[in-house]
Amino acid sequence: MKTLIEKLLRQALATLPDDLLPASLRGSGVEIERTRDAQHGDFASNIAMQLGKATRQNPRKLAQALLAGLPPHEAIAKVEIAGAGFINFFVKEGAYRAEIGRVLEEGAGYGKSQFGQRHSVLVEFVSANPTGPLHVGHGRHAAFGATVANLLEAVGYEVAREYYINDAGRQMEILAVSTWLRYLEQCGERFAFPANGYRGEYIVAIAEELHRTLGTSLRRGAAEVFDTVPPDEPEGGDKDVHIDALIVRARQLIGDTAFRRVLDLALDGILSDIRADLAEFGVTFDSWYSERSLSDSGAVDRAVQALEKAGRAYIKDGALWFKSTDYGDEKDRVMVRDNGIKTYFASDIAFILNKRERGFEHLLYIWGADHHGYITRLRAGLIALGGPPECFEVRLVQFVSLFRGGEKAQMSTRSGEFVTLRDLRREVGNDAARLFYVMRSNDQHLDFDLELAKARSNDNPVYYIQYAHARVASVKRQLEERGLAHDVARGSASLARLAEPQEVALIKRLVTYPEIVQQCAVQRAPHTLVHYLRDLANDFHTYYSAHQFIVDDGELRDARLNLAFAAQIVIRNGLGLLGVSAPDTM
RNA sequence: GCGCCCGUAGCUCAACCGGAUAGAGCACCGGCCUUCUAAGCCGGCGGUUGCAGGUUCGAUUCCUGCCGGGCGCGCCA
Repeated sequence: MKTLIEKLLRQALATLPDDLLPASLRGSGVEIERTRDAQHGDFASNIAMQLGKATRQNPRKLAQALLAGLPPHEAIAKVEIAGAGFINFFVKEGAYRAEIGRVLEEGAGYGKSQFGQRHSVLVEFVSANPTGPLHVGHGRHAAFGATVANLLEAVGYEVAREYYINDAGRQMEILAVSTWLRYLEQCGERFAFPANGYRGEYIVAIAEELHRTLGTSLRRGAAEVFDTVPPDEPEGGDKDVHIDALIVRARQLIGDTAFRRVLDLALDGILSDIRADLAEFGVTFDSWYSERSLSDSGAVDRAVQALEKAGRAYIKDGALWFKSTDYGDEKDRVMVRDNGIKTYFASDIAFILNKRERGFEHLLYIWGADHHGYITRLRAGLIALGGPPECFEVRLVQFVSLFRGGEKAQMSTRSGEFVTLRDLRREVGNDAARLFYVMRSNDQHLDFDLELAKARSNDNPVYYIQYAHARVASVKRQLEERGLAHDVARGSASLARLAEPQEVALIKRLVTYPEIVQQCAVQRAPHTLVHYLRDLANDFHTYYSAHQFIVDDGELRDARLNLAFAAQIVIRNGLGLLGVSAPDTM
């Protein structure tokens, strides 16, 4: 409908003489938008005002000329000029009603489009460090990323979902040494656990497994382990120096092979937990890409060399730097430290190249808001290596605050006392979690109210939307109980009977669904879909309360059932994109 | 100090990359169940869009400066 009006308007534009519209403006875009107020029709264009500004002419006069050149169309009831020069289009109700048939025909496919023309998009999200279970913040990333990926897929993009596993570097060694120390405790050793180690219960569980499978073969005396190791923080020491020394000592005492074995056991345990957690949450990935494998393949070295070759690298204080300030960064970034270890930045650059080499046209990253400082430097690396900057897109997700009965629940990281995603899912359920996470714009802080999410009441938007779906299912059951059949064809032939204001409102809402999906995809805005579904459910509940579906008049009944089932399909499709179930009974 | 995000009704948030009279939910007040699920519906109350300027036919939206909140500014990961 929108594209139709655009087409008509473009034809009208072509009829304007050169003195009204200079050739230089012929190519200007035609913007159509839905009106907010029904008084202004269904669609409006501000083109006359925009052209009026550019050509210094009276917008209303231009609008008149456009109106004269507008070809008539059967779907358009009337066109008006209003306000400062708006052109308002009124669509015939019949044109809307016909869309009901399309919804019923296309079913689960309604709302999908080929807008994306199969261009490929790689969506990387969550990518939480595999050092512990996912917490509630990761949950928001998961829900947001998964929904954006669903939306992009729905409008015709070739989408791949990827989780980047940060399984290289110092944090993995800290994980290994933490696990080993817990294992020593299982063996009966007693000592002060490092302040900088991973302290969560899950590490203990992994250590227990290690103890079961290996017995005491990796046991070493605490005195030997901590001998000459610099003191930990509590005694005024440096916690980083302390744990780094413990890593070196552990490697000496049990050997690199055994150390690696402990590391892999911990990594595998945590990763499979994360994987299961996300799968239970309805979030799946097409690939889990290992940083270690990237590094082992030599890709990181190649990326660093490429930047050197491009003349964008230099050595200072024994480290190799990338001259990111050439591309607007506030300072240059280290790629290789003076101890020869490559930084995360180096592997991030390598990874972005790797993604391009794998053939993805567009790279979408979902990051926490605390990573915003990395955008400029990463883009700088991409540009320096000849990549198109437009292909790189980052969406930041702001933090989540948990509220329990009006009180803010605290979440600390290393103490091991944070609220996990699994805890949250168990408490409020997947449906509420998925919807609440994306209910607000991603660049808005999220106050997640646990009590509200659990509430089985009208306060809770999850139930409100699902209830509309269940009510239609209930109508269907009633129909069967009364021995009545639904004649879709008769309903389609009788759509003109749907003239009640509640019916008109519901139909108009229904037909905007494909536009909404496209808009949500383009803007990466799942929250717009939530708001739409809420509005749609509201229109349905209003209709449901005002009129009966199962009436004696067969034609009217079938027409109404067509509408009700169409509404149910759209709600189901929309909830599907959000990863929320659409129950038949509640 | 510099950078990014945010500031809209009592509370939580929308507002379609400048549009028409700024909208929802919750809370509060008042109505609606012998009819398909009242987890619902209808009506009412509620605003100087943080403040001050600027840009223009038009600003919650863009620009500048303040105020307030969050997050970042390592040869950490």
